[in-house]
Amino acid sequence: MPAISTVDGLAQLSFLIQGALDRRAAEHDLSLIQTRLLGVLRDRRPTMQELAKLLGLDKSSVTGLIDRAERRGLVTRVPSPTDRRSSLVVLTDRARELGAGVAAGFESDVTGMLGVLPDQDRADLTALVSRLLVAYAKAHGVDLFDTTG
Amino acid sequence: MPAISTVDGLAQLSFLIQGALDRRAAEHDLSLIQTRLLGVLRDRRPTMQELAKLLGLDKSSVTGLIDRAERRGLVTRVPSPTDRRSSLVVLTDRARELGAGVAAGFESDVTGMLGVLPDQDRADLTALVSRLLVAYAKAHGVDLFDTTG
DNA sequence: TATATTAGTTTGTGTCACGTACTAAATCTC
DNA sequence: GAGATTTAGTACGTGACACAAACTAATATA
Repeated sequence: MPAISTVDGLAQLSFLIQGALDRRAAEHDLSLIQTRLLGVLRDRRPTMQELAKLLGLDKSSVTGLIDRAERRGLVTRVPSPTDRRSSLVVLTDRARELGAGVAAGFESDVTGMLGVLPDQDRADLTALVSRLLVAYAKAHGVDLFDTTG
Repeated sequence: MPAISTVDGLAQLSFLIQGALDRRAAEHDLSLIQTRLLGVLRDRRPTMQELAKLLGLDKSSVTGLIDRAERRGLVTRVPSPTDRRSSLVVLTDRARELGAGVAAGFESDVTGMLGVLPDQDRADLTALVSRLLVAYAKAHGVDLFDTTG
């Protein structure tokens, strides 16, 4: 029974989760970042600038990301009503469906992954992760976002 | 106080963790995948083939990854003593130091992140994550790997 | 109004990942 | 043991992704 430190454990867990998400996204021909984009846009219509901040990317990276997403019919650029320099990025219905598909597959992965734990542990883990995220978001002024749509 | 599902929570947590790891890696001019490579190689000297499996990559992807890593003095290709077709990928001392540097920074990030939780919760979380990983590894025949070096 | 700032794109560079096609070495089959 | 097959790894071409720097247009500020 190997001892796993918190740090290593969380790192490994994050790779496991990202791997699952990536595989599910690939089933729908989506990359991880595009899937994350779908999640972020599910309940937002940010400007490019805001999107860059939400995703932690440079604004020039977002241009390319949205170019590709728009070309594939996942998002549209809507001119901002208040600032003629900027546009709002809006999810299409098609993308919303795609996102839901990825989320469903991913959910079953996570459920399977957690299936090895007894019920009580599972509930505890959910509560702890939730508490952690809320506290972290509060401390960093980051608002919580849905990553999977 | 938003309610976060287990699935969304774990996805968000994984993005948070990967983000932290990526930023720490970038401080040392390392990409996420290279950092992961460092972690995987810390206690292994696999063939290219084995490495591909460990990282979940195509073998042709591994060629490029190791090319770049070798060019930067992070790894060396040592001819296999038993099979003249294959080589073993071995970490250099320099890479080992780099990996330790990333791990230190990352550890402080995680510590800070967990700092918002009371002691008991933190201990519980560690135990749960550890149990989850061990169970998962056992179920999937995957041996646990250190991701941060 | 003149200047500075901001939003977004363009261009060029590098990493990363894949599939296909290839070479050389091992393994198998007869 | 010679010939066919499999295996290990690389080469090449393509595309997504990310960044920095330079640029344009619009807004803010002085």
